[in-house]
Amino acid sequence: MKKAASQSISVELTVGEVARRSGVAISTLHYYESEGLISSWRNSGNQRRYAREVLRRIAIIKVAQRSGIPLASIRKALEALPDRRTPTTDDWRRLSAEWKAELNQRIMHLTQLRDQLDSCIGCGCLSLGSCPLRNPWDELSKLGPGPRLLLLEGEDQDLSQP
Amino acid sequence: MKKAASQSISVELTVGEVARRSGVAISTLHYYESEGLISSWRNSGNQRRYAREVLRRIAIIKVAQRSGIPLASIRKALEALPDRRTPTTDDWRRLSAEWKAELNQRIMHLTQLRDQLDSCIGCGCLSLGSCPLRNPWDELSKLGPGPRLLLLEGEDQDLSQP
DNA sequence: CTAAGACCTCAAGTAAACTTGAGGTCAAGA
DNA sequence: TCTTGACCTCAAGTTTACTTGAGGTCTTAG
Repeated sequence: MKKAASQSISVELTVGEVARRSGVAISTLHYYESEGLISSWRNSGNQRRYAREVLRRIAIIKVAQRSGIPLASIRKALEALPDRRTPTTDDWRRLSAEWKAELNQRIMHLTQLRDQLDSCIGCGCLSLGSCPLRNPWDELSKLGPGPRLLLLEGEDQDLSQP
Repeated sequence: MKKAASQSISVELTVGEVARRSGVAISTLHYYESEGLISSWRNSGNQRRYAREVLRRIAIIKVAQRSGIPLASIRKALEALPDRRTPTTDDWRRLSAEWKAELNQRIMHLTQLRDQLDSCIGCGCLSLGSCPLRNPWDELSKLGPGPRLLLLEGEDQDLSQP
């Protein structure tokens, strides 16, 4: 198998190898390390050396990022793992479940927006007070204060009464 | 009707009124104007005055932004409209159709990612070479060059052969 | 041994989308 | 009239996620 070939190199990876294999730039690896997302040790000549597990970690980071999760959140999630341990299957299960929830939220939002957009195409309702786009986010989530009302046109908000 | 009340104020809006009614900060309005997203004229004392239509324009900007479309694209789309004209129903139809397409793409991506995440939860496949997350984006869209392969772990890419 | 290529650090730059601040003008009510 | 409060401009700061560059060290193949 090919495993022999890879193991014949070394058990630790240089930054260049990690970059090549993970597809992220070396500068990005430096950056991730400075942000505490990955870690490495140094060889006698002060060069970084990585455990192969770093590839999995980077993969996870990328997956999360791809779904729009900011690095800070990713770091927090990974931080929750004991020490600098590489995520196990169990960790992964938890993380992916959490991220899946975030993903679902995102998808729902976009879907609702699209559907509203859909129902507006060609109806000319944009100029009508009853347009669902009039205040979609308020409709969608009657949560807390959030951003203010956003009227499209027409009658004014009472805010502006004299 | 309430229209009387609103017209008793003025047909033109001050920056503060626009901010209050649209829910965006004054500084943001300045910014949007500097970026060519909205426009205004000045009164005798050099203060901005806006047509009420600006509210619709801002609403459109917000809708687009909410779906993740960058300001630059929004500006381009709005620029395509004759001069500083406020979008008509027809324009709106076109714009929303375009944005809807973008939205759909986004939704599709996230959905696929979520489903893959789903299929991975609890299967421990993350450590296996056959994991669909191994290289999801490559699976999903066999388009052009894009970013490099991103292996999760295990055997190496041939790139790194000696 | 030596030269090329891989690494290192640290500072600064980039892009997007705004916000903040300083310093000054304008308008409206008591 | 005077004093707030609303505006104005322009420059600089903020955040996120990196990239670029300068100047210097390590490693490795020939």
